[in-house]
Amino acid sequence: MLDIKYIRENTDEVRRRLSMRGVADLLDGLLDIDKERRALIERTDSLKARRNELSKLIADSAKRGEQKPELKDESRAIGDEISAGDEKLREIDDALRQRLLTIPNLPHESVPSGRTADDNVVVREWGTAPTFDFEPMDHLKLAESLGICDFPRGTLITGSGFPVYKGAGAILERALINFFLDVHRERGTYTEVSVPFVVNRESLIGTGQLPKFEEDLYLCDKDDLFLIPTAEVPITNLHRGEILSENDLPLNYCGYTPCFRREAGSYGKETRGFLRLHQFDKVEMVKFVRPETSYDEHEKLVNDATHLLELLNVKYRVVSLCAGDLGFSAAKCYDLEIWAPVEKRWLEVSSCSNFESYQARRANIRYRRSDTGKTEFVHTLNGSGLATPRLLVVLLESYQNDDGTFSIPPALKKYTGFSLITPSGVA
RNA sequence: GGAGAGGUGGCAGAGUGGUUGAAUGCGGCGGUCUCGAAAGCCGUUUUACGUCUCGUACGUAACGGGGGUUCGAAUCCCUCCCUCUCCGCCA
Repeated sequence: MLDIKYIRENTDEVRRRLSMRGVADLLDGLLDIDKERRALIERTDSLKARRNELSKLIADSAKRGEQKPELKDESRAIGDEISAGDEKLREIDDALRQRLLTIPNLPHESVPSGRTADDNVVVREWGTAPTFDFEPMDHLKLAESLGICDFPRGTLITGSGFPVYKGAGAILERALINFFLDVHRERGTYTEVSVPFVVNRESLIGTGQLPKFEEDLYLCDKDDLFLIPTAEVPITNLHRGEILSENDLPLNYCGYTPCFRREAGSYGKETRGFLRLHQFDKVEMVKFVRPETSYDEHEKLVNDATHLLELLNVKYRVVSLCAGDLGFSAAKCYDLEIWAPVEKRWLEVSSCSNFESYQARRANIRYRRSDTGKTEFVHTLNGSGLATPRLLVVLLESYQNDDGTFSIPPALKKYTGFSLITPSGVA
């Protein structure tokens, strides 16, 4: 959520930066509501001041045994006016808040301008693509022949987009999760958390998925709870409504959760295989930091994610999303894309965002500055580190052998306990 | 699911209608004392909104949420939510 005061005092700048996303019209009429709200507060507050004054006079009179019906009459009349004003104010507050909740974050100055993914900027690239002196299989064919996943049975028990991993495939997938978590822990900067996979509305408003994107979420209607689309939601909301101490910052968490996404509106696009799923596993990193450090922390976050890819020797590139492609809550975002050598294209495997104070304001997460003693909103960041399905695609394609077997990447061997998957088993 | 109890400041815990934003204790911060420290002592210690004369200014609001009674509500009434205890069921 943007700060209404900031919008009021920097209207032109806010309009310009929102127009980078093509949504400057969201500001129309907003300041009129704000103006009306402040005028109303001024009026009701002075009425309340008068009522407090009268109450005091009545109390004093009563102590002397005097009755003051004329004071009571005036106070009663004011009370009616206050009730009406408060009711109107509540309506205006709601209207203003609803408006503010649907305005996306302002793109940071370093974000490339542009409207679509074509305008994203590649920041850097790492690694070399594997080459094959044989005819490589695509990942689906390979996975099928190795018998490590079973999409039809996933469809049987739930529907399309719900994968079943089997045998060595299930072990490999679990190995990835443990590998991610262990590396984060061994580097010593993240506290691992295990959090609920189901969250309430407040949590989703805090991180920005609600009220705008309810259609993308699975809802447990009976309890009005949602399956999480990412661990970002429960982990960021760990500190909702808190005032943290400056000494606590930065707070870094990582955690594994499955992620549930309805992917409404994307039917027909990559509905087969691992590329677009309704459920997938992901390890997420979340940071709560002092505002002046958030862009440094953002770079660190990206490095923590790419470190995993380097350990797996996967060719990747870091892409800075342009303003038009930026997620709703993000001020800046790097996507990590990995190269699928058979598919011959880049696959997004991580998204690392700096939300600045946008989520913190929505979720009311503050910290107390030790120098001034004042409270201020923290900056929040998060990034996948990493999501498993698309990484599995690239690993399958990259580490396949000419005899139709699959070599476990060296970094994962201690997690799988075997180093080769063959159609007939593991070795 | 059944029965009961309770939700007050960072924590503990008073407060049943009139300067109670809220006693007291703990914790925190500052000072005093000391070579230094502890103890003791003294002081201090919420947040949000609004206004302007932009100030350690003034006003308003907040004792789980919402509503009601009243001139006036932490205090009375209704309602919702949550927590705890016991029972049942289950992992």
